[in-house]
Amino acid sequence: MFEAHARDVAPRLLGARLTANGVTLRLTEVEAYGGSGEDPGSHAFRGRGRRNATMFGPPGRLYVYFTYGMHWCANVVCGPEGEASAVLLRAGEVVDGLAEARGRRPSARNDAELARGPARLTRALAITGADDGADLGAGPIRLELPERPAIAFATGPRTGVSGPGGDGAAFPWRFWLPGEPTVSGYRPHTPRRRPAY
DNA sequence: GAAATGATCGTCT
DNA sequence: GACGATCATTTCA
Repeated sequence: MFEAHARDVAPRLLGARLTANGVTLRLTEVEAYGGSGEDPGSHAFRGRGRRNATMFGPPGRLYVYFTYGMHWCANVVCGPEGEASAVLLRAGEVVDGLAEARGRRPSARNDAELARGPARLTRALAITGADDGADLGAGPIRLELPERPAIAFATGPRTGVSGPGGDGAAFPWRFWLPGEPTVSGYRPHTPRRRPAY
């Protein structure tokens, strides 16, 4: 299953159940990233480094990285070992462990916001860098595929990917379940800060 | 409402 | 030394 390229695996993850630390999520939005040299927006584009080593390992593992000085994001490693494509888990609906998730996300105004957005998702599930490389088939963090793949899903440009030739529209590899209140939706990339004169 | 901004640090240049 | 696969909060209309 995870031997395929991330772009093919991603739509099949929609509706899957991800369980970690007492909370279970139904995935509603994911995003695919290509392998080394293939996709400028991918961490793997410039080859293997310290951070992305897990991407180059066997598929079916969790790749967790730290960003913006405070957030964790979780991916499922795909492709044959060495290809390093991966699927970013962007959003999901909490279907079990609601109380736990609410406790971890006090700022959420409603349950749909508990795991809407990649960093919120990891927070709701209490996933951190310590979980990088975890095997999703066995162990405390589990991913159960839907009995039947989602029939109706939407595709679009990726969010948050910027740079010359690396804009999100170059690879329309974002997949989501239409009509789900837990989908984070498209948000234009806002520059960190305009240089002061 | 929308938009700007601070938080905060590992990784790569 | 810059900046990011982001979020929460504040500011402005």
